[in-house]
Amino acid sequence: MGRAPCCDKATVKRGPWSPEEDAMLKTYIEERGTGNNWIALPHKIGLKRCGKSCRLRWLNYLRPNIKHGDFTPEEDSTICKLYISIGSRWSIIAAQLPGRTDNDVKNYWNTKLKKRLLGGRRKDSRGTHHRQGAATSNELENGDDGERPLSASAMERIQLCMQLQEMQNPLGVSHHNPLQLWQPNRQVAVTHSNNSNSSNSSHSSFNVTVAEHGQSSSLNDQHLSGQQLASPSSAENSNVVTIEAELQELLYSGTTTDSVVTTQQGEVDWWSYDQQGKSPVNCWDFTPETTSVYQDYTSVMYDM
DNA sequence: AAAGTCCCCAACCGCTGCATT
DNA sequence: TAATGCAGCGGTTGGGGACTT
Repeated sequence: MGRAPCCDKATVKRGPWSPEEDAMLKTYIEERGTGNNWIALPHKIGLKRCGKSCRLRWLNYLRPNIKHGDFTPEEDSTICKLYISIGSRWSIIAAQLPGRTDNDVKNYWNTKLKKRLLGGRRKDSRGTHHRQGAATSNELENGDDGERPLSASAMERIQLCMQLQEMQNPLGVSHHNPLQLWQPNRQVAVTHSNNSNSSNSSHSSFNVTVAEHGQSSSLNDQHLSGQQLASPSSAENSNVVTIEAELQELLYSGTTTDSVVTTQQGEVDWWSYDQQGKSPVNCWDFTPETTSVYQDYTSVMYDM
């Protein structure tokens, strides 16, 4: 059985909002609130708009303390790190950026950051340009053992992961074929839960527990372990960089800086969000097919 | 200056989860 | 328990300004 439409599409106005409409909506909500019923709101105000449209207009443009304009490098970094961690869950990412809306962050990622990170070129150590290490989406999808279709978000996150790996270990034996990340025998402890206390997301939730770091980081056994990353002395002999520095290079073509990664020794620092989506808690919130990849590279790359 | 193309972003669409009946 | 309605979310679209030819 289909659902009745929330409004009469033939009579509601669509398209850009006029200043008069903005003023009517803003004034009403500031004086009386939304009444927790967006569908009824336009009728009360006298607006010929769909309730969903009113909600969107208020949340994305009219409500107080909305920040418009350029994103700061700190915001760029936050978006990138969270996107790598949790994917395209824009409401959660936006919650970490005061004044930014999920729509803003989504648009900014799709139009600016994604291109800078995944579509750009950078110089290698010999000063020559080359395409980034990741394969194209088609290449990934049509790989020899690539039976599993992946979301665009997962693809992008793998690509970004591989770029970061390449920067860490440009001459090493890192996994240039991302499909190798999807070995079916990779062991990850995943317990499903209808995770009402971990996120306000509509996605299914999975708590990931990593008991033994050594068992969980097979991807990078050959070059780095969590303990090595945590060791200041290792930084003297390797090109270990922080996730922040790597992102800075990808974003702004800056120069990477050797520094100490502060990963907790021997531990993988999984985190997710509390009920309000604000505070990190000790679990991940991934789909099962994406879990192992993030475990692999997150365990090596950084603590979040 | 005009036409074509690209890019950004506000707004819409449709799905999901939750609350209510 | 099932049906229904709503809020919230992420994906997508298209208008219009900016840029290029």
